[in-house]
Amino acid sequence: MRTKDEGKINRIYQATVDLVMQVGIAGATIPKIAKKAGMASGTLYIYFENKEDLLRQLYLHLKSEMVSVTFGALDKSAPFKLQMFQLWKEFLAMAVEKYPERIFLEQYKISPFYDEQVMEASIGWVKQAEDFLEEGKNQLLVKDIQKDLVYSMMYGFLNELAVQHRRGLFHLNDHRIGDSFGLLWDAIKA
Amino acid sequence: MRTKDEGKINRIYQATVDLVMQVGIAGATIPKIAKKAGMASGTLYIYFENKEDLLRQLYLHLKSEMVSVTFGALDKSAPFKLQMFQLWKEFLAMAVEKYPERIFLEQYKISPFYDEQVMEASIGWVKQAEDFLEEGKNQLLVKDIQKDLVYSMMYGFLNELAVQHRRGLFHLNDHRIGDSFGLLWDAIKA
Amino acid sequence: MRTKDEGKINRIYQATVDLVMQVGIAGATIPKIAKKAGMASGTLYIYFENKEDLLRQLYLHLKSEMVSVTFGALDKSAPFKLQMFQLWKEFLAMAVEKYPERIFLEQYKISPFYDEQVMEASIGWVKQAEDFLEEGKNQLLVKDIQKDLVYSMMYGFLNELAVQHRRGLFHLNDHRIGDSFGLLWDAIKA
Amino acid sequence: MRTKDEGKINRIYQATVDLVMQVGIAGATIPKIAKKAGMASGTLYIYFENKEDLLRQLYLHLKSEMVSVTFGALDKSAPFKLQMFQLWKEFLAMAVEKYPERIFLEQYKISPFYDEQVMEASIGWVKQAEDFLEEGKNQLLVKDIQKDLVYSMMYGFLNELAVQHRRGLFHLNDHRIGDSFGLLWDAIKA
DNA sequence: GATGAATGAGGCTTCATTCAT
DNA sequence: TATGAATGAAGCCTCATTCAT
Repeated sequence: MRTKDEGKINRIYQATVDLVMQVGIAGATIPKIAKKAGMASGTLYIYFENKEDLLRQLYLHLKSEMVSVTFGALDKSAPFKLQMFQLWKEFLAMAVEKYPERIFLEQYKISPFYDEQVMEASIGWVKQAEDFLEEGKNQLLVKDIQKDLVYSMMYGFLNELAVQHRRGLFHLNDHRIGDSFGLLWDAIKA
Repeated sequence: MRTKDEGKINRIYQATVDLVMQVGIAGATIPKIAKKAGMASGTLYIYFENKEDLLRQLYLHLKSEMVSVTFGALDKSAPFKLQMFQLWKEFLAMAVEKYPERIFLEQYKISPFYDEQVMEASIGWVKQAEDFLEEGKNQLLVKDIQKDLVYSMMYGFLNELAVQHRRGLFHLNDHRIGDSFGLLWDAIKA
Repeated sequence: MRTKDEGKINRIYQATVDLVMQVGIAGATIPKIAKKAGMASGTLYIYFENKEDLLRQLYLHLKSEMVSVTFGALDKSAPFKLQMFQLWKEFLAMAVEKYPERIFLEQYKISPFYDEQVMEASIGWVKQAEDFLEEGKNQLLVKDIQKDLVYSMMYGFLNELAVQHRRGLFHLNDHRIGDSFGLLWDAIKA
Repeated sequence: MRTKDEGKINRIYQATVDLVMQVGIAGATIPKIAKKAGMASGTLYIYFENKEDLLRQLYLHLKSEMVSVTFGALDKSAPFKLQMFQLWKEFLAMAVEKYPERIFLEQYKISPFYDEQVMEASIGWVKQAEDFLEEGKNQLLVKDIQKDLVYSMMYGFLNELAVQHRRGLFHLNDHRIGDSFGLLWDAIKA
């Protein structure tokens, strides 16, 4: 028996991400996804229970991937502020390189498919971010303030920059990376 | 002849906003909107050309309403930082009281319905915000930094707080309003 | 009490005829007819029971008008062949000048609105044509052949010329009027 | 996978033709066609792009079928007048046996669906008829007259006979076939 | 009489999903 | 496993008709 083809799942994922970027999550229909992935629509149902399942799996996959990419590259031995700068650069780089994926994540979160269950399964990211900030607090580098506020600020800022970038209104370069980090750091530094 | 009822437009708007919050913009179908608004689906087409038109009108309506509510309450004779605090409170209050409307605005912006034309018609808000920040710069209170970065930070932060609030993860009180403004002010102050 | 406005009926008739020519009988909707006639759609229902009634009345109106126009102009004292030529010219002229009306008649006849009842009410034309041909037979100028065949030939020929004319494939001039009559006369002459 | 069933196309064609005869082209809706053809309405869209496409394909199909049936049976070695009689008989037979199809063709031609493109794709018939008449002219058997007039006469006559037949007003038998051909031949003979 | 807002049935089409091959 | 034909529910929109003004 041939095993389920891992490559096919990736083609489905890629097709979905691309399509959502082009036409939004509502326009990403099964026939279109299948066509873009180069297979019959029925085949999708071999790999996923239904559309909801496909989107959920993709969401969780991307979410975990992004967390590991950004936090994974962190040099934990470096000074905190440097680590933070590193993290910020990673985030911004991701917003540029992987913005189709970001778009998908954003769209999914506000779609009818996103439910409590998925939300709970995806808090790993928040946890990592909060742990990281905790370390900053311990070193008296970060304000003693509720973590969720700091997190909201970082995440919202990042997200908006990604949106602006997608619209061609935000051009990334070293200077602007530095400036944006300046804003961020001044906000949270103790 | 029954006269065209202005109140009906508001019922349609309200129904749309509520529905988008519940099921997303993709799930807000014409039949559902009509039912929620208590009228036949055909009636919608007396007031709006089609679904796209309805969403666009609603978007522009809410956008302008929000701009005028927030900036309108501003006491222009007050010191800059105080004005800013006032603005931030207004924004947060709006995010709490009108979060269904905010959700609609966010969803619409990333939907296939949002196009260049609408974007251009809605830059009033950005203009107002940038003008306000310019004043801060002139008084040497705000960093001399690209305005769009500051704007992105404010808007993104605000947006994320609204999202958190919707999920019941963010509880607004004077203390937290003060803390969040603290983050914001430290970020941008000169 | 104002009496029903005869002029309005004519505006409705004219609008319907024009519209049917432009978009076919299926595309001639009540809202469009009303708009073209310069009145509200509800007004149509003051003058006609419903759409079916409007079309039937218009059909009967045009049919009788055409019969009286063509046969009415006939000089009954002239020699038969001359009368026939006259008639043919009248028919062709009508096909050119009133082709929107012809189109309506043709479309109506094959629409779901055309029923037995209307058919029977509109045989006046056939009767007149057959009476006329009878006279030709009596003068031994027309073949002694079933009248319906002759009628079918004349009517069908005429109709097809009208269709060709509408498509710009048939250009009417004295020469071609003469030629077509030549065909017709040779067909039926004794 | 279920293979695309060619027979299904024929069932769709047949259902459409029957329905158009019963309720006109405006009354032949997709749901009704599908029901008559014994399938779900969505299935139609596997075989045809949309309603317009279905009608166009059917038109071209019937047109070419009719041309090949009538002209195909022609014995080109026979004398011209005999060939012509043969042709006329074929036409009339077709008008009787396939009058639902004829109705469809006529209705389609005056519907909004009929456009330049379809017209050009269907001139094969006219060409064949004109070529045939040309041969008659060359043999000095047919009047030297514009071909389109002769064509219009034949086609219009035939068409009207078909209409009469549909209404039960025209009964086909050898005698009447002969008489009608007599009219036709006398009209065009040199 | 005249208006046109209001209705909801029904048309065309697409979609998620199933299942024969 | 893979295919894509088949399904019918559901979406958007228009229409004929009614009726409050």
